[in-house]
Amino acid sequence: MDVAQETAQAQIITAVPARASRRTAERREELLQAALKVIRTVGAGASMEQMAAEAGITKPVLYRYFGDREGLIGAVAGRFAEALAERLALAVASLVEASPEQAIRAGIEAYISFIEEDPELYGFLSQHAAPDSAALVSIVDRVAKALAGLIAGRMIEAELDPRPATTFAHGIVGMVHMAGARWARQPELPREEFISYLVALASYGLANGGRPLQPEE
Amino acid sequence: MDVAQETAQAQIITAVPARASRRTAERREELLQAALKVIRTVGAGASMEQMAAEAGITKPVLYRYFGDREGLIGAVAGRFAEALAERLALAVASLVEASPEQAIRAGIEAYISFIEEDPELYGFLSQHAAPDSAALVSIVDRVAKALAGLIAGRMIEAELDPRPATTFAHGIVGMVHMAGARWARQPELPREEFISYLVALASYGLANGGRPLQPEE
DNA sequence: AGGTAATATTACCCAAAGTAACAGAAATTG
DNA sequence: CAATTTCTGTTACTTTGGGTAATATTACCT
Repeated sequence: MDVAQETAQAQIITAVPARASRRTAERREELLQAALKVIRTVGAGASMEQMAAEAGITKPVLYRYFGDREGLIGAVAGRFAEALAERLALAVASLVEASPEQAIRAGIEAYISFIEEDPELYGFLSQHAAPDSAALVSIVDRVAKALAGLIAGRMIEAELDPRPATTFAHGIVGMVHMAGARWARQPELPREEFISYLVALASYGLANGGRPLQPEE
Repeated sequence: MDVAQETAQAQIITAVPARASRRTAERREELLQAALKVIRTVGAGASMEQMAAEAGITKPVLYRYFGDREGLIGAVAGRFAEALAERLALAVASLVEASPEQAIRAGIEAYISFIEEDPELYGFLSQHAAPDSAALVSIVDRVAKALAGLIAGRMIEAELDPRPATTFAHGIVGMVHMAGARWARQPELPREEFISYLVALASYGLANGGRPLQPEE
């Protein structure tokens, strides 16, 4: 297309000042990065004005790109959820041949590590994470969906009915999320110990205290 | 002043309906009830002004009694947590002799019923329920603490190490909370089915797809 | 009755979300 | 190249809601 060519040319010209004209998506990405930076710095209280300032612009621009605060948070959450889901899938998928417990451990380990790497961002998202808010819905749904797929796969493989997979997935995400939040708040247990308890609970449930049935005795 | 006189008279009249002078704790209770009423009516967006208006007073009074918004929310959350913990303890305690699975089912059933009875309030609390917010900390800690006690008791009885009890308790609360929120949002499953999946997960874990090891086969 | 402690009100501040109106650069077109 | 439209940005405002200072009123106590 002609238009495409001319556009490309124009972009080469103004490409030097780097901050001038670009495609919308790229600009949006820049603004998102700036917002992330602010959130990581000042924490969950980050205001629209601060995020705009970090990007070197003013509020109305931000609002043009993201609609409203919910939109921005949603974009941040989406980004976060994407990365987390990917990492989870990777961690678990690399263990297709492993036992369920090993896969569960890998997933929980990945989840906890991930939020440890970005505590401010995680705190920000949790804070704006009402059950009815777009932010948490998107992040949990995203992660849980990925997880549900993994679980359903294994269940089918084991010739079990996969219908509970979605409920299981949300339950497990909530379990790790809540216990993780409490552990981050009051780390009374060493990390390894905490994680093994979580793995035990997720793998074998409460009924026998987190152990497979018929223990060594 | 005419107005003053009329006002005074009106107050003498309205003194009878119990809304005049009382001890601080009782007054606080009244204000709390008014706040609850507003929350249940208008939902999670309830403002301090609305709650004050419902109680027939103005904002500063509310602030005197509760310090700030967090304080009010904390009081509401505390009230809620108290009732919920009590109900859980009751439901589970009545089944001391029952199997773990039956006790777990009773607890989950009680939890879900409880939040179903007061969805607006639950939504309000969840909304203001950042991991670092006083509200959720108080409510989760309260409920989880009660649960941890129950779990620890059973584990000791079964001669298992009770150290994981606290982690288990937070995990289970998070599991039921998150899965419940999703189910309330999108009730694709019949209630009974949803609950039995939760019970399965909480009781026997993911490793064998929510079933005790060595099933009927 | 007169003084003091509660109890409540009015009228304000402040921060932050969100928006209307306007300004300058850049691409588009005759 | 000049005129126009479009894109990107700004200033300055409105609104809402949490929080508070100064002040008035009521109740209590001796």
